[in-house]
Amino acid sequence: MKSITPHEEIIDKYSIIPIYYQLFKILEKNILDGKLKPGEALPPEHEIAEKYGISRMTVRRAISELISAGMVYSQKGKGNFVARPKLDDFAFELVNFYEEIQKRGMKPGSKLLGVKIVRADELLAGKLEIDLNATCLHIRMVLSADDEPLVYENKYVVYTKQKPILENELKDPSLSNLATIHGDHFPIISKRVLQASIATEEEALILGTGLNMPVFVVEQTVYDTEKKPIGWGKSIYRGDRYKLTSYIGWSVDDIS
Amino acid sequence: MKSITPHEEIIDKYSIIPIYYQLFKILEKNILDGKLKPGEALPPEHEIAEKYGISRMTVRRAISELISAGMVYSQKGKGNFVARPKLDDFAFELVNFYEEIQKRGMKPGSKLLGVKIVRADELLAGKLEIDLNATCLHIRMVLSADDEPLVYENKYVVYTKQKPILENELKDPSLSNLATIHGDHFPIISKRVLQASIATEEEALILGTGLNMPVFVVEQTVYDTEKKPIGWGKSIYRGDRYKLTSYIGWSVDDIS
DNA sequence: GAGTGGTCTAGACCACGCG
DNA sequence: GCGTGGTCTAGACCACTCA
Repeated sequence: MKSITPHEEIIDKYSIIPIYYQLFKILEKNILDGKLKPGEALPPEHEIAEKYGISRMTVRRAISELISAGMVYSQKGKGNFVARPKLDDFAFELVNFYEEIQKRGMKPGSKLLGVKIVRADELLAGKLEIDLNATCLHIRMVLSADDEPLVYENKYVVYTKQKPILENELKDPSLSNLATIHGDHFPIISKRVLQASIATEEEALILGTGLNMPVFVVEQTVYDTEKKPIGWGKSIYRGDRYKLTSYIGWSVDDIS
Repeated sequence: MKSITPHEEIIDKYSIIPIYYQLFKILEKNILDGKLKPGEALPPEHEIAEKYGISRMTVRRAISELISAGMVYSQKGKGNFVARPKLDDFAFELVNFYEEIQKRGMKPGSKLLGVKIVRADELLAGKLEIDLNATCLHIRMVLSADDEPLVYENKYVVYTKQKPILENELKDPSLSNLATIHGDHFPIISKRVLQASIATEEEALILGTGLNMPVFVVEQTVYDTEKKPIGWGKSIYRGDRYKLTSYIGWSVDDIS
């Protein structure tokens, strides 16, 4: 018995469900299934309108939903394009390490402590939902400001492909970039857990601090379109140097 | 010499600036100036359209901008209403203490340690940008789960009105609520700063923990429409019990 | 200049809330 | 039943990009 294809790419103009929403779901599915890959252009609006026999304004409404979902961006005169999800921005303003440090008038730096192929131990196998002893790529690094260590990072990604480790990926060793290169799907969502803690001996040593140093511990897991974890990392931030700031509410320009 | 009224409530249909954006700014200004107060209804869409001689679709576009800015919400069949800004939600999922604790199957509780009128010391005068010795309302409380202290909070609001302290405001002792009652303007934006630290002796005592307890320190400042601080608070969260989780990226239902 | 997205119009019909 | 917002149409003109 063959099951009926679910979510056919057909719009029911007389459904209770708004047309723009049906179209939104169709386009979303195409993107998540990889039929439309990040960077690719969507068909022109008038073409979509014609294809489904609906008004261009309705098409635009659907696309504007994709835009606010962050899945699509638009370029006047060129087209609508599938976005590359940015998973390494922080909800709190920890955004871009280099920019942040430079904004404060300091010299940012990073040092690679090691890049290795390792076998998953119990903890890692659990985090990445893979078998014990599966091969993973392990990256250790320290981020610093004015040559003073601020962050200690450990990152792991599933290492299925036999791809060699390219310079390219060490220039942008963000979890989502690493996962993009080594996974079959691209990452679409990331989970972060922030804890307050006290540095372990190893962490205190690498960060060059004394004992009883308060630290932020940030765990990040990135997932692909099928909700499988494809990367996991743990970062230790010096608590005496790092503050996370956020603003909530109605905008009204800036507050210093 | 009389200066020309800036930002007149007139729309230039032939301006380079889109009509919907001009209207958005007009409505935003009316809200921030208090001509439209939280809870009040905006004029019906067709009325706005008629007033400015523009299409209703364009009015809707302007209002949809207000909605995504969180300043307006819409009720089908009733109207569009000015929203009350929610400033006590966390960017990280610290949202509502009671709900969060209950969701984890524990019994939430809160204990008032004290409500006082105090005179501003140097620190407080700086935080609230008021004069030394100005009168402030000071609230101290402890939030707990299953009778175990989890959070220690200190909150201060400017105390200009001679209003007595009502039971009402102690039932919702959120900074934005307190500030709403005692200030002239309502709060529209709040700033939070999160730090990792180690509990002071006083904090450890109140939270019932040992020394060297890692804690989150959360400072919150709420501002009114004129960007003047009207409330300030400092909360201490037990780091061994509290994690902050956030998700970033394309939605795709939930991840556990 | 051809193709694209951005804006805007002047209608239309619907479902919902309320008296 | 009336007023409201939600959706949708079939056009239109513009500014932009790129060849």
